[in-house]
Amino acid sequence: MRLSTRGRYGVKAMFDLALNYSGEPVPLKSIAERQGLSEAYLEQLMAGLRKAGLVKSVRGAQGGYVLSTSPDKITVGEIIRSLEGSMAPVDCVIENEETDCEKAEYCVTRLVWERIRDSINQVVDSITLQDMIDDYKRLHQRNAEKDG
Amino acid sequence: MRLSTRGRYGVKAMFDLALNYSGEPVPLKSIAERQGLSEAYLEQLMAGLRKAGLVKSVRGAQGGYVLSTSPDKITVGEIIRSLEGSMAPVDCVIENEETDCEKAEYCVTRLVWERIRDSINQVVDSITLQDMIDDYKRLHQRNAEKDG
DNA sequence: AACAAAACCGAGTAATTTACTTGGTTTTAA
DNA sequence: TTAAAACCAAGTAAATTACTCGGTTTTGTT
Repeated sequence: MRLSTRGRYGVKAMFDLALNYSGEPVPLKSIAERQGLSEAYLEQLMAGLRKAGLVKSVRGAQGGYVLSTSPDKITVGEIIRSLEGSMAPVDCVIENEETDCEKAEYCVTRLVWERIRDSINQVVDSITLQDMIDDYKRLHQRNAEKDG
Repeated sequence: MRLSTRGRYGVKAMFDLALNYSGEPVPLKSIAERQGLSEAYLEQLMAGLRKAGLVKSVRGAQGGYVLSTSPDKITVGEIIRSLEGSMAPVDCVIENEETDCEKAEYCVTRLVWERIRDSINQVVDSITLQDMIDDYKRLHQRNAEKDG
């Protein structure tokens, strides 16, 4: 049940874009450096995020990526789903998809998978990039006080 | 974020054992047949469940497997974790394991992964095999009324 | 005692997925 | 004109998954 690097790096990259949300496009190279990720690989992920409408890209020199809306309107759920697909723990409970399993109506395990899926969705859809920024500020303030 | 067949089949097999919980050992062959699973593969899974103390095995003719306690004392969480390991979405938030990431204290994404992990655990630990039996009975009664 | 049913065990393997890299092209501000 | 950047398609090594195979051991039944 691990997330792949697509989802993990995607959230990191989007969080980075959120921290640098100013209207100016942020080049991949700087995201990759700050987050310690491969630029070429990130490129693929950004393609997915762009297709999902979560970021806009600006081509050419001084170009880069910008969040398509403010950080409080983008959720972790949208990011992960756009890069990894449904968070369903098994294929037969992927949202808006017909299952080919004719026993579905009688299937008890299916009920379990649905509950897992729903609870994951509920959590990830409730966390926005703005929430992460707020957490970030709290964490750093607290640790600065403690350490300093 | 899919469960592997280990977790899926494991839950099915344990549910089958719960439905057939009578004191008599249930041979793998019959579980495999009823659930449509490979017997040889199930064998591997039962080894994991046995090591976790969730089932007892009886060797020799007329042998098989029995739940180690009553269905209301065994949760889906215990089953899945014994076959797949932690439900943590990323390695750095596996329970009772030190992370080698020195940035952990300052890490915001980590907070997200912890919340996902916790919510998954909460759901799977709240569902017992007895709950599944109850659901099963309800489902079949309802469908029998509707169809018949 | 012999047989057969069953659990137990270790190793092997084909297919798939993952996590990238490579080598370009196109666009555009300076 | 140049260089920085996004865009794109394809390739690939390593890991994981979902099994199978070929046994050995145990034990109730006949």
